[in-house]
Amino acid sequence: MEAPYKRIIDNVSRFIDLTELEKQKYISLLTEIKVKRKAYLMQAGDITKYEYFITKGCLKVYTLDENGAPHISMFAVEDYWTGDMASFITKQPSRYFIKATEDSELLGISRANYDLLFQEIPKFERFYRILYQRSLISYIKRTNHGISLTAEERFIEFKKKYPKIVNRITQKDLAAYIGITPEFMSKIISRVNQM
Amino acid sequence: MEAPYKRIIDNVSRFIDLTELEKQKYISLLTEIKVKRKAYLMQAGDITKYEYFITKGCLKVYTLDENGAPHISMFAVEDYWTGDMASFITKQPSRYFIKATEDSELLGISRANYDLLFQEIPKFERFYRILYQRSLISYIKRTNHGISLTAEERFIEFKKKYPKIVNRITQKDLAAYIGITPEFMSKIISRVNQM
DNA sequence: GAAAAAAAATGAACTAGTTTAAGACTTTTA
DNA sequence: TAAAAGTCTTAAACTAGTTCATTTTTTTTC
Repeated sequence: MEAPYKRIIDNVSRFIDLTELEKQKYISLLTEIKVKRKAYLMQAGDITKYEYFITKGCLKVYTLDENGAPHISMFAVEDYWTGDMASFITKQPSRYFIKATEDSELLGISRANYDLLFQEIPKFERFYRILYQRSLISYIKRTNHGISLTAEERFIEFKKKYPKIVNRITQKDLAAYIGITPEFMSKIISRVNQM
Repeated sequence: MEAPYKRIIDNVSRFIDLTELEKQKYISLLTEIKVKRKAYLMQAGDITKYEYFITKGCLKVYTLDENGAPHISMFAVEDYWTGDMASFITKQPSRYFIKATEDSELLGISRANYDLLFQEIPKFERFYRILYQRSLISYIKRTNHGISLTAEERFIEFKKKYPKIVNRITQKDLAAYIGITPEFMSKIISRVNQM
């Protein structure tokens, strides 16, 4: 099996066991996607066509607020699932942009194939039940944890939790993730570095 | 069927169809719980025993930060699901308190029965897949929406979205939900009222 | 229904983070 | 490899929200 498919099968196999036949079936429902650095996987206004699994690279998922300021909700790297679930499920236009910060490779599942998947291999209800449950847990933990911290503390936590990602992204993007201006991010970094 | 059971069956029936037998089986796995105003359903340090469905009343779900300040993550009223999923799933001590703000009635499912449910009626994988998916969507929407708003704007949004809940809770609890001090909440309310 | 407890209001002094602006440094592109 | 574009730094003036302290109002409890 090709490396990217092995990667996604390993990911799914964390929660459910698949027969060889089921693996083949699942793989047949996926689409290979490549996206160059600085290219958009999707833009606000689009109706999301796919849910994505990253096999290589790094992308940022963000919205623009009324003032045009970006808010990054996640950096998606190898083995992450991403997309805009709200738009994917409701078929309404998204408010998100997904932009590659490095040349990236992904596997996508279309909405039609996602629905088909549950019919063909009902076990996937369980896979997604557990995946969403875990996403919910870590999402709640993340937002709740950040709530009473200062920007400096949130930055220190991010560095501790994602040491590899810090070095792959710009300070500006980091600011948009932490939720502060690039200027203040710069101030924090020089403050933290001289400790 | 008794009213509270009808309520939960209606809720489940939004996403899956159950036979009479399955309904009976499901109901047999639930526990009826009553909790008086100001009593705790659970406290930080507890390992969560149940996931809850509210059939009557109102509860607040909150944590205390390092400074002892409360942060309310939700007000749970009739037809809401609540609990601490992280603790329920991982069997680790919770960092949440759930306290009734009115005399309340709930249906709980224990961890053992939750696991059993998936064996006995696999359709529930689908129910929870969809429930968690929707929770994730609305959770992401909520946090992302609030991100660039001032406290005053968040308060106005809350009033618009939950007009009934506003009148059931104290200003202090509202402040702990919006994410500001009670003093500033008071200031905002008098400002908004004289507009 | 009086006393105690909790919630709400008000105001002054304070702080974390923003805004604006300008210069220095890096990366991208032709 | 030079020019253009984008990123980072620094600093001064500003603002949304906090803290602390006191008084008034409402709710709870016996």
